[in-house]
Amino acid sequence: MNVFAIDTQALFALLSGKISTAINRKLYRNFRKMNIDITPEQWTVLYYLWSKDGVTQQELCNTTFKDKPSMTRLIDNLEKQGLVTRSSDAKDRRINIIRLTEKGSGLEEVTQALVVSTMEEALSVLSPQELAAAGTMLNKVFYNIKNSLAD
Amino acid sequence: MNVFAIDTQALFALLSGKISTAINRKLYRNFRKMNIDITPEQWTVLYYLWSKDGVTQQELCNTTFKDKPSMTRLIDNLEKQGLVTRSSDAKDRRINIIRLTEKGSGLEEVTQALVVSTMEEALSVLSPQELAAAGTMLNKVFYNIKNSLAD
DNA sequence: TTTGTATGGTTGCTTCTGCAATGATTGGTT
DNA sequence: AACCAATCATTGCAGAAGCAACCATACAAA
Repeated sequence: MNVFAIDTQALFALLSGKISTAINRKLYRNFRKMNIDITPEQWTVLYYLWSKDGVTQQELCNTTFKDKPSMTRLIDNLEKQGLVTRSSDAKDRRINIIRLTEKGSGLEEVTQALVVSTMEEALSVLSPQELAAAGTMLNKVFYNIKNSLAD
Repeated sequence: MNVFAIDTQALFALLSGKISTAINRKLYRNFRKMNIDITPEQWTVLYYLWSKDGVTQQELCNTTFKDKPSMTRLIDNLEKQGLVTRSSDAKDRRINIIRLTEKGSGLEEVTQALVVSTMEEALSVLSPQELAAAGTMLNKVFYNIKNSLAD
């Protein structure tokens, strides 16, 4: 235990699961309430595609910080639901190009509004200053762990 | 988008998954490196039992913020590995009492050291002041979402 | 005593995740 | 041309989580 009296184990419990579980659960329910049949994980994939369509699975892995098998299956499901298409690149047939369908594009506005309002509700207990500080700190921590995982 | 220029969607991506995934993954690998065959989720259950042995599954659900089916299965696995025992209460046979085995108790010191060092590495990019602030903020956010889920 | 209700747990079904191992294709090297 | 290594993706296996539905037990009310 260190002198700063930060209980790192309690902080672990928090960082490692509880908050993300809670936010995901809340968002999932909000999606259902609006009859939107996607998961928060699927949303993170769509979110990237809305800003840049027609990318490889590998690129989606990198931006969403998921491994390749996870991405394969996420896209399986997105494809089943008719939200994206998977087609192999003509030049390099190892590569799959993922593209939004109309249905997939159509979800952008509704879901982004829901995500924003869900997050705003969750973060409403923080002041704008705290929010900014939290964002900065979380980013620092994330990049730190990310690099230490790469070893 | 609000005037404070906080990208709540990006913050969502971070809070909702990336950090917890990264920390869990790191800890999981650190456990393996030391030939400790438990998952971070199992650790959170054991962590509570080390402070208070012989509790109900429901109590474990509440403290770890998992639902009942999840706890049932976590304990199934802990039992399989001989780390806890499950026995029904004599007075109220609906209730299962979960108790640590010797093997389960024996993991306390090694694993806590690993969790602390893993977290310290992850959080090393924050100053003690930031760390304290982060802990406070995350707690606020967690209790806020938790309550809004109860509706 | 019977009925109804609340509580503690489990099971079924689906999605997501991780690691390890494997397939497919490409491109460089000899 | 043949081989090797690197890259992109998939499959297998197992742990974890959510929701919904269900079983078992306890307890209170009628």
